[in-house]
Amino acid sequence: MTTVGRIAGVSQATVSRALSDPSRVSPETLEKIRQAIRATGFVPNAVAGALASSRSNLITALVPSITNIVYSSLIQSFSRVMREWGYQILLSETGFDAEEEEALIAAHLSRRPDAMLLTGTRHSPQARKMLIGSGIPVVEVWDITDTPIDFCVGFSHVEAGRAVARFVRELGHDRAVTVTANDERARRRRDAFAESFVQAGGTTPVAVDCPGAASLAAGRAALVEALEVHGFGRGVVFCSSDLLAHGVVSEAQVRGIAVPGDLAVVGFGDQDFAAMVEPPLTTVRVDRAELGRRAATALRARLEGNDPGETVIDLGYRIIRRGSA
Amino acid sequence: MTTVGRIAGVSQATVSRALSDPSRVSPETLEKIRQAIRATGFVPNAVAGALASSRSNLITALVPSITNIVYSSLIQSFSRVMREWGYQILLSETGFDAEEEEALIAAHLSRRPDAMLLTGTRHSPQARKMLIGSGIPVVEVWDITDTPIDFCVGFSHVEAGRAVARFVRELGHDRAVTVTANDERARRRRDAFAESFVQAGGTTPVAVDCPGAASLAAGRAALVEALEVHGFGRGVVFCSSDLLAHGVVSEAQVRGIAVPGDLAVVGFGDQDFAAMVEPPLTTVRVDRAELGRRAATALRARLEGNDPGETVIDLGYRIIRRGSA
DNA sequence: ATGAAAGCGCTAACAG
DNA sequence: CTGTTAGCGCTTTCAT
Repeated sequence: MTTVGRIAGVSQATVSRALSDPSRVSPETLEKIRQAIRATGFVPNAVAGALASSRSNLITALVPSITNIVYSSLIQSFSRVMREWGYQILLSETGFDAEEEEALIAAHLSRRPDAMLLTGTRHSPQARKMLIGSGIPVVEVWDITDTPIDFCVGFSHVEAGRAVARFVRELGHDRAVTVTANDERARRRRDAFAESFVQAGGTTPVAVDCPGAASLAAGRAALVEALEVHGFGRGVVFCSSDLLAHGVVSEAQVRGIAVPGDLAVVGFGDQDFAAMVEPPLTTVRVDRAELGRRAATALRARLEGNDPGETVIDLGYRIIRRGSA
Repeated sequence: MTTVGRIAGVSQATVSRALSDPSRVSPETLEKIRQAIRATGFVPNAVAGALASSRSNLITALVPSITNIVYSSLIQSFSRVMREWGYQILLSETGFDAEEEEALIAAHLSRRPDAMLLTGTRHSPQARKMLIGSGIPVVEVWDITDTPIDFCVGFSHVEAGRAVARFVRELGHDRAVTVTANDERARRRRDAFAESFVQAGGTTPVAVDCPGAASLAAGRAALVEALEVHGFGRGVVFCSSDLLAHGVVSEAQVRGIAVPGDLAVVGFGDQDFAAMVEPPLTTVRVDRAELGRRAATALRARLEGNDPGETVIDLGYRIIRRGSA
């Protein structure tokens, strides 16, 4: 900036003004500065800017996995909005691990972000302490709680699990198996499903857990386990994701088991392919793009010091009935 | 740091040393400092650190889309390695748009990253200029070129397209349709495929282009177009992604068209589900995890000032024959 | 092994 | 509208 200023014949501070608020500089000066910038190929140093102003224009975000479309699409819509407002996003993966999350929160906080986005509402006490201590706005997404660190936007996994249980009971199923990936929120849905299913007169569901990430292969393996280990013949399969549900359907088809005739299948997430496979998947829809946008707009209000409004934004879910159940 | 130092009874500089290299501080002092840090909840300011040291421990990355598994899995393996070495990743999406990419490169450069990862090898002249001017290591992935900005790791899309053409000709197909998403690299594969297919004695392929992102729905629509608009009845369909191929297969099944009997289908990417759907997809496999790792290790060598080694790392591709062709 | 001091490249008063 | 000046919180010599 000093160099640019010298070439343009003004002080370094004037160059700073020209860049941050062109209207505070005379048109002629501005033009000279612009030329000097072009001539030198000057790229402003945001690091120095952040240190001096204690505003980084950086938002950091933590998700369990970036290859999981549920989280990546949420971050995509969130990022697009924040980027329009001049923020950049530093993104990391926790791998569904609370310890890793805590370490990452500390690492992210050291970059002095203007705000932070977290997936889920369950964090270590130490993590909460650091976050609160940092004083920055924090938005927790993809779940809700009465006690957010700052505010949250999501839906109730317990409610969703219960709703699916009532839905399949009304369809007449009294036997069920749950296929669940290694995700705390998925387990909460499963438990709520099981409890409500029994309360509504069903038998206790068989629980099949998938190690590792959800995948079509895991779904196929889960159905094999339900069939061969648990002797599950007919009823409903509630999967923690559409990917798993698709795997269950594929395995059933290969084995000549009719869906939904013999086996009804319910997924979760309403991913793109859910409506397009055969039979189309009955699933639970959460508007992830809207969720990302709401998180962004609410965060912006907080960043601009406006009235925070409600601190628990429940976007709900919707059961979409298609061919598989 | 000053506060921590005062509490520990040492100077601020000693606290800095304790944090960056504990061995340069006596064990007793170190312990006192550790206690002071715990007592105050001190979180180091990486912004100030970066300004003072001109090392940010930040790598920025640009991908066309974070919701596309091809790119997100690549970034995932890249990030994991870089994170182990103490780097964080600032990630943005270009949306397959060169102008957007240029703007993002400038924005990213202002954060003074230690290195940058770019998807593809085609960038605007201005982008190249900024990158070279910045003097930082730049790795271009998912494509190769003889003239990388710095170095690249990927494979030849032209070679891959040609290889598929030879492969399906050997299978005996002389009619083909290409289903291509809106991606410059996919178009390059398509063109190479078409040229080689004709050279090898096939008829000129019918080209169906999908607007927007690849999806199962787009694949289904593409087959409808091939069938109804172009009167394509039998032959091979070369899709620019497995998602599209899956859509083509689904639509064929709904219409009672036999795969691979009437229609052979070839995908691209070998995504998780490719081997798991019915029939399993014949596709082109590129080891994305390995690609991310190689990009990371090569970058690290450059960051540590070691011999850059080869500047064009070709990881190749492999045609995986399964049931669909 | 530790302290003192000089920046890193900006922003933000404060003057004029 | 523009220049001067004092930091922002660290790292990095240079001494001791």
